[in-house]
Amino acid sequence: MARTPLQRPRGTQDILPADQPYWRLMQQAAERLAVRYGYRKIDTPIFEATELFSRSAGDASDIVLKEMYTFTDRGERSLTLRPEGTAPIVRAYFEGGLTEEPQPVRLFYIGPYFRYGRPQAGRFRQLHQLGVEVIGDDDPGLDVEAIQLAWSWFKELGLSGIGLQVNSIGDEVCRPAYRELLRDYYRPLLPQLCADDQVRFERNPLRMLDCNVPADQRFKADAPRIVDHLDAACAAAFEAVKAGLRGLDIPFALNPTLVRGLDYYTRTVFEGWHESLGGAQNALVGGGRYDGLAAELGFRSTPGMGFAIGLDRTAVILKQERPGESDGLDVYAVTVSAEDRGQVIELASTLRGHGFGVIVDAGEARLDAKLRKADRRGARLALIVGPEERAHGQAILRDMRDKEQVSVGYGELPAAVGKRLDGRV
RNA sequence: GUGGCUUUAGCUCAGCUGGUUAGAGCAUCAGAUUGUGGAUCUGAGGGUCGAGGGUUCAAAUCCCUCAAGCCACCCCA
Repeated sequence: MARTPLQRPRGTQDILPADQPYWRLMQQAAERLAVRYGYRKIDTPIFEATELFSRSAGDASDIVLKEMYTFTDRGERSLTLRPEGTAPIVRAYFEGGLTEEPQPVRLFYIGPYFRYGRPQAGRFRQLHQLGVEVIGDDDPGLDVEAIQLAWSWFKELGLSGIGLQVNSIGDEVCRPAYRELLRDYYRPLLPQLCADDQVRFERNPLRMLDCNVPADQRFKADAPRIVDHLDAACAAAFEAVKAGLRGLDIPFALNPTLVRGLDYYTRTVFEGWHESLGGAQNALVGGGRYDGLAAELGFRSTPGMGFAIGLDRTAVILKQERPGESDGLDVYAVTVSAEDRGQVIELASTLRGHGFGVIVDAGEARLDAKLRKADRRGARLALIVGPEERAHGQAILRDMRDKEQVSVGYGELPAAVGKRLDGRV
């Protein structure tokens, strides 16, 4: 049981400074779009009563069966680190009285989630998601809106190569009959199927449709498709979703075998992938409608629609498609001799007072070494003060991009810096 | 959770069939007749060779256990 001391727990990650610009981009894109679409932010606790998840996701779902971080606190309560966001949001919707606001209520959230599984590239025990929920209306137009929002977010980040797939899995009215139809189809094939499918046959036959075992693929083509067995209401809703997406020029593919792992989904389900993500960890976004969830949790029956985007995986793609994003330091201020220190510190302080980002380097190193650091650190401007400059009450402002530099009096410095920085003041 | 592969400096990797003070490139820091960057050259710092145990005169190198990472499955973000 020897344990390597002091390393991060399995399946977690440090988001180091070099990666933070990408996380900032993702968060800022989310907040810009939220405003544009009228979604308001909500935060819920990192842990919840275990029952919230076991009742919503379904006792037989993998999340409940083997992926939850569950613990008992000192008051003997069973609590669980949230494995997903929808159930807590729905809980908060009722508990926080959002039922009394104009419906539907549009919400978004961003934060960490926890699932106990074997880690892999792009799959963590502490993962990060951006999610959106629209609660209180079953209008298919909201399904379209949510999917458009997810699509827009990727576009906002400048990402392409996302493939969207859409399906409808019916509701509690028409799905039971289809489920039996599927069982009838697979029953004679059962002996030939993989062990997992044997279990799924009893537990959740729909999941047999997205089995990845190569040998089982040949049976899928002839399996009955749920889109052919929707009742009138579900079929009409699905048509409306498809028409809405086409009207907005959002490209998508129909995937009749797309089902979702959580029991609470009804009607519209969708997922998005990115071509460049390797292996099985290429799902970037997933979501759907969950008209039965509120009732399942014991609240008044209320429809809802939402999705979650995986930020960890999106960050990987962002990095490879937009390398070199930096923190955008404004000014790297250096001394030439030891006597310049006081003046440089004062000038830096003044600039900070005007809102500029400034690093002071008053070290002993040579000037070229300091400028090298300014460059590596990604500073836009270098501020140089030596004995000569001080004698004239001036400082040198050097633009690190085009190497142009000017001498400016101390009093003119903030304006000169602002002018160089695209007119900022 | 199941199966497999991997683990040497911050990063990417050498290190042959076990043999003296463990190497390279990049990165970091410093210097190149001492006030101007991204190049070049020189030098320096940095490793309990994932951890623990075993075999041996001797282990980064062989054996066992554990841990972590990766790949497939499971599942999904």
